[in-house]
Amino acid sequence: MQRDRIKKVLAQGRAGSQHVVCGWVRTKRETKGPAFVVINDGSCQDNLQLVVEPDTAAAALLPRIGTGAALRASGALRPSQGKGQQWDFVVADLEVYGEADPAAYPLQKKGHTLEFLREIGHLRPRTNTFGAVLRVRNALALAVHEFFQGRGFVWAHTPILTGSDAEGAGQLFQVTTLDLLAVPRAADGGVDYERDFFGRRAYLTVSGQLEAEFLALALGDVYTFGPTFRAENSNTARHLSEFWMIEPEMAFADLRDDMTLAEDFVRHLCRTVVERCEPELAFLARQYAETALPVAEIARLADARFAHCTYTEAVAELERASGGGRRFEYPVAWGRDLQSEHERFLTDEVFHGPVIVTDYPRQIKAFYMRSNDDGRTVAAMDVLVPRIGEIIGGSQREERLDRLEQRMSELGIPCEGFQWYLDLRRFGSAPHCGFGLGFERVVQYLTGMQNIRDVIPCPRAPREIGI
RNA sequence: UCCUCGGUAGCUCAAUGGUAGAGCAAUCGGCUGUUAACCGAUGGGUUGCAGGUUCGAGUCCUGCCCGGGGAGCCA
Repeated sequence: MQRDRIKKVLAQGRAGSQHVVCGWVRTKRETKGPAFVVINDGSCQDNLQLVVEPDTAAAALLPRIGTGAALRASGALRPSQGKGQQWDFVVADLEVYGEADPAAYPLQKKGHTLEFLREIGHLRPRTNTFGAVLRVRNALALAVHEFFQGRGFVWAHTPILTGSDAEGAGQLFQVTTLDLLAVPRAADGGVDYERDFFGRRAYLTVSGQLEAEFLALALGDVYTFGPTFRAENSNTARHLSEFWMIEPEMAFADLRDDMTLAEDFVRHLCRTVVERCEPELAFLARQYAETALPVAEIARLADARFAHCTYTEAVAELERASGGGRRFEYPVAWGRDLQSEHERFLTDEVFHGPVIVTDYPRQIKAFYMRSNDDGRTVAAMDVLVPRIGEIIGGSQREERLDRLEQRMSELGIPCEGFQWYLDLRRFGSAPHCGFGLGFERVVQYLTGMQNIRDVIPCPRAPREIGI
């Protein structure tokens, strides 16, 4: 079946050019003269207005065509006599593939709430909003690969099933093929995992970072881009149980290099989306004016330097504000982690945009982060953006074997299972660093979607696993 | 998991403890190169579920389920 996508028809068509188009009906308006059937095929934000002249074979099909029906139309482009669109598509031949009973089809011409659309996840991609979000998501996914491939990074496929259970990145989903109604018992009364599929406990990955480290310490620069799973009972507008994460890891690089990479990366994503998704961004900025960034603002971010400050400076700034009468629900003190309200204060009121906070106290950060010479802080960095908060978390990794072992023992992390990780420090250790970026949070930030469930086709969250 | 607000027609929402309503959608008719079209008519409800108080509960009380917002955990 040959068809032209509407995106191409609208971009390249000329008056009189012949096309076959397919799509789903958004609205139908019948008049005494022609009928107007507006269709969208998902290829772009714009719809195509079909004009069906009266007393034609196509007109006889109009009673079967309601909002949501799938059609194929052949015909020709003509400058529109009406307002609201540049082109009309004059139908010569029409075929109805699938009707949509108007009394039962849930999507109406009028807008729906995002909460209602979440209940019909299989139909919401047919709306303007989700079409826009999913096309932006796609453009961003391609931009991720273009950015890293253009810099010589190797895309590393780290595992989804893992035997590692102590990365400290969050609660794990356990994977098993054991019969839960007849669990085999070991001598000590516990579960006999010898008889489970892998002969030991297994989980879904919470991060590909540790694997990315051994790959970076062989290939130089690598990145992961794939699904990640966290079993935390988080019920917020910015957490998912299954989300996509991007984790670059660079050998022979320090925290400065890491920050530069993170900044260049976010800028690249902004630039790409402005270049390739202008209609989508413009639609979202119009439809969600209170929350979405104007296109011009995203374009500005693509060229802007991010603000930088150390954790210690950030705390000083917050304490100064606190002393000046600014109220915070949570107290500010060196050694405590920054709360959401503190991050928001920094991005919205101090720096008025994205900011990279570095050198956090060691006690609030993970064991693998490299100790700074001051003995109190580690070479960590978080990229904070307005409204979303943390979008990237990264660090230089501890490459010194004695320091890493000491830190693990301080935190009571057993060495079994981590010998391979320590091996990387025994054999040809080198400075290296990386970060993790939550893909959905970037999509959220750039589309203006308030709830992370609205930037992924099938959101997974506690008590939420539908289609 | 905690705090908070909510759940009434297909959707968005009204309704002092006293006969459950509107707009949109749907159906039918009218009008029209229309465009969130417009005008008229019609149909549509176990008020989230289960108890309780009361002469009487959408409304008050208890428990549960579901959703929004905020928080913690994080990306």
